[in-house]
Amino acid sequence: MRRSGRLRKSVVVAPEPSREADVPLRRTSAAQEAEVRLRKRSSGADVRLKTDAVAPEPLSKAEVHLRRIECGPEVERWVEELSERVRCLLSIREDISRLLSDESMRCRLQDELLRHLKDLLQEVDLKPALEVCVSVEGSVDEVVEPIVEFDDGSFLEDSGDVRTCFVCGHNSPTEEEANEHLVLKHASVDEPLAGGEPLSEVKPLSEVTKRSSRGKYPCEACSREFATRKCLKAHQNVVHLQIRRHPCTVCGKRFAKPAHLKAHLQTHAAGDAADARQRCEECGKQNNALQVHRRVHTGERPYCCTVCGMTFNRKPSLNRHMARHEGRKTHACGSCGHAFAQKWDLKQHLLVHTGEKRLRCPICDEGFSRRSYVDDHMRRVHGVTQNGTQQDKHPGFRCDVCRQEFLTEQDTQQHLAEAHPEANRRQAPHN
DNA sequence: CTGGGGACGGGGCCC
DNA sequence: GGGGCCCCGTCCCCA
Repeated sequence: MRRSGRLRKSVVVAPEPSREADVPLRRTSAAQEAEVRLRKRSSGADVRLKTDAVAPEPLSKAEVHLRRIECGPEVERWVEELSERVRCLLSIREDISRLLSDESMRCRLQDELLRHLKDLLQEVDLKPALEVCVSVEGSVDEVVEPIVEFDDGSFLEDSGDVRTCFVCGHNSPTEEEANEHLVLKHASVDEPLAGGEPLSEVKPLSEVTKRSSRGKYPCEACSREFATRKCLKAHQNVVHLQIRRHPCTVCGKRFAKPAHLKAHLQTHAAGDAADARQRCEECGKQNNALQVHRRVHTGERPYCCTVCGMTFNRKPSLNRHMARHEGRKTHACGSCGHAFAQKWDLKQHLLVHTGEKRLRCPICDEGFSRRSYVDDHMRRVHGVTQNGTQQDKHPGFRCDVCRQEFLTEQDTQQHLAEAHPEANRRQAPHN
């Protein structure tokens, strides 16, 4: 089946000077015809054009289109200014996208800044502005989008018996070969193609008139040639202006071409499948060695100590256990000479010498060297279980004035000082 | 009763 | 996939 080679739409990045030469009568005529078409479509009846009609605010796309035609140079200037601002916004958006996709830059950005950038990226939705900045070519009935693209989303131009890739100008005799070319040469490419200078802007279609000796339209940034002006413009948009309008719905990364996005989405699909393979169906945890991890749930302990008969679910655990039987204690403390079988045990032991107590009770702020000490302390002293609930046996502290209860004596003292300064005396724990 | 320390297995992660 | 590393939690004992 022949792939459709017709371009669907075009964009005016800058106003087309040729319209300045249009006579007012012709403008009015075109506007009248367009408005009649528009009203016919909306009402279904034949509507006569009112010449003194004033468009209400805000303007619809069609109304903008009509007023642009009717008002002539003034609107042309307005569209030109708007186009410039849209170009600036597009440039900023592309810069932000690139910044967010750069891991090295991401590391240097504070989380806060990153969040602001992402919010900004979402807020800067340029589509409505771009839809205003459309070409007056074609019918207002068309839905206008900013970047040239073929009907089926491909980037192949069908010019009879040959298909031209507009990214690189490569000609393929068949659709199959053309698609293969796209996948092999461009599908995995996220960066612009090498071999061309970046363009600051793309000329309007009406200005792209120079043909090469072979009758094709050459790109001014690179030496590639294209059969049509629209194809050349699309090439420049994607390759040299790096306009990427196809965002990945999974990670937000943007791509210039649907083929790129499609190839990128396949990496997500493969990643999801890999994640599913690595995820334990019992507990949902991800684990690189799932087969071994499953023994946690099955209770399988295939490794048995030949000395004491103790079993283990993993070989390293058995090896470590055997080292204990052999009395191997290779990790000695440099301060007291005490030796340990495990490096971690020595590390834990060193805290005795340093006196470091970096773990603190969240209630009374007492310091401990181990997590388990904190848990024990909270359970014993504050009656708080590991999940943070208070046990019934805990005596608690009570304010003698208002009888309000507190978890710690410290809290009770603070309450007394703030709420009952006149009775600021030490509270005893109630039993 | 409480804090502190050694011993040791469990399990995630990385090479 | 195997093995080592690291961290954690628990048990037991002592002061």
